Amino acid sequence: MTPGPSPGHTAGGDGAARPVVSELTPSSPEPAARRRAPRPTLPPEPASSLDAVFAPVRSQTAFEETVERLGTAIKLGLLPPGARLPAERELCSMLGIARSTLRQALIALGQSGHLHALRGRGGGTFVADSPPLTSPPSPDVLAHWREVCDERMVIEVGIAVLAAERAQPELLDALDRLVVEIDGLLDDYPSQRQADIHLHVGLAEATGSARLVTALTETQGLMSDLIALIPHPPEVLASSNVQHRRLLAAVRRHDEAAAAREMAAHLRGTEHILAGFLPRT
Amino acid sequence: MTPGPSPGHTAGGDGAARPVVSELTPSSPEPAARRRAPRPTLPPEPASSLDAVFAPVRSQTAFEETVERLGTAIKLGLLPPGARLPAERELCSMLGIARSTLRQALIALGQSGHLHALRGRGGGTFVADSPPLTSPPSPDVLAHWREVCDERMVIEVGIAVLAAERAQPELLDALDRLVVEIDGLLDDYPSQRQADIHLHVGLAEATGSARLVTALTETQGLMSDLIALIPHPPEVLASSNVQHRRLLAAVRRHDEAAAAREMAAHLRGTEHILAGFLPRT
DNA sequence: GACTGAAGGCGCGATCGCCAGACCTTTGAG
DNA sequence: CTCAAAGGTCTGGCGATCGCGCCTTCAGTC
Repeated sequence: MTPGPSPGHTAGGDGAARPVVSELTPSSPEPAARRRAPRPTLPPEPASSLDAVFAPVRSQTAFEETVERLGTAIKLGLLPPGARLPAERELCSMLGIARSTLRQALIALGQSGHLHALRGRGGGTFVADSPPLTSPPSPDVLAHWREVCDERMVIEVGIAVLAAERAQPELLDALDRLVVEIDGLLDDYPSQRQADIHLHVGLAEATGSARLVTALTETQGLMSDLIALIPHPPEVLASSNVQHRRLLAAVRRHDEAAAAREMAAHLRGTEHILAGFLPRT
Repeated sequence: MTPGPSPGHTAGGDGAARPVVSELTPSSPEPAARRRAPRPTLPPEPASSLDAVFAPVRSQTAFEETVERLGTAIKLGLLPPGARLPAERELCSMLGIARSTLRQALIALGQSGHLHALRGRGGGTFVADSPPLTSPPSPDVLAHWREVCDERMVIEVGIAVLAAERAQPELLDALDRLVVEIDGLLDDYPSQRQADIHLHVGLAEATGSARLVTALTETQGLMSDLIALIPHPPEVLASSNVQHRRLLAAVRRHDEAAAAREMAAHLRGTEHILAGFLPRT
């Protein structure tokens, strides 16, 4: 995260730890007096919101983002094995990129075993029958796994609250069925994991906000690689599913506070297990 | 959001509204049978997570992202009027971009009145004394303002929960003082707004997660442009601050559920007012 | 058995954003 | 007066992306 050892920070207020508020008023007095005020180099402040402002600009390329999006969708099971993607000429216009760029991504995903293509009429690009459902987590994610967990926590808890506000009985019925299904899959971890993801994604869909679904799938993609590193004894999976039930019950009775609490407890379980296997904070 | 009128969707499972789970198991039966199965073009499904997968790749340029980051920081008051930015040569290395690219952004922000530069020794790039604290919301944001609110709700509620978990008394004391300060600014809306933002950002910082601070400032930037469109009578501001107190109290006693409820109620207030001024959903 | 249309598999040249410098100009501090 | 620190300017080059045309494969269809 580039701690930025540079001592030269100057922006950020006039000294006190408290964020500047009193000096915010537009049309402040002393119009010219400020111009060449000493404004000495400040002592290094404790990590603050300015670190976020001056953090590196990431600027992912279209190619990278495409690989990530499709790869994540496959890993999460949103694109199930055997599913056929839209034709290249159509997909590239959906994604708003050139076909050559899209092809780079498809080729990369083909080489990594996620996709395979069939030529000729009736052909297309298909999700592999048994795509690699997990990839080694990037060193960056590993190093900041706590922040990844935090982000997941925030998004999922928020979604739980929003879902509790807008609970649609029919949709919750479907999610309840998923919970029952999960109970029958406690000894088949891969399937169980996929169903678990579908449950959480379903809750996000229940909010009716596409941006939230996107945000959730992104963090789920990161978490998946981490979760794959740890063991999942059936007892843990069972108790996790008990939490699912409580969560859905809270959502169904529109109890936002309880939904938040249940979701937080649910995710904290995973976090604790991760903490046991990923040494340094 | 390009609803994608194309009827050709094929990916996404084998029919039922329920997300595919049963067919997810790797090494499923019928290994070759699937190869050229009919797999007819599916009927258009209800909006689902696949819309997120195939949504356009945005791929912001480094220039755009830089303008947005610095501009938002200024609008939110994270970079207060008169503050001096790091020198260009230093800043561009912090941001991980070329100086020429950074300059484009600085020039753009100079032309829009957010920044002004002084040459010579002791010079630098400074936040304008009275920068434009609001810009007209982009038509895209206006069209999807509900989703923007949803995202804000999710992030802020999640942050409230996480902050409640990790509440640090000293930091909460500082936030309490901010609340008191806000009470004295009920008739000075711009200052009050800035202090409000600092309060929310401070809560995000209390979580200790840089990514969350970033996420919050981003959505705050979008919300600011919307909030600027509506009136803010002192009574509303006062009651809003009462909610602040309740929120901080819940955080202080580590009551996650209450924190989530208070934050949700707090944001819902703004949302209702917005709904009254922004016609169509 | 030939034909056709829908799909993936190429290969170009043009463009654009971005980078990496070197160099100039201004101006306060010492 | 000198100098160092800052912003202002220019140039060349590179890589990602675009847009487009053409080829190859191959299940249906006639």
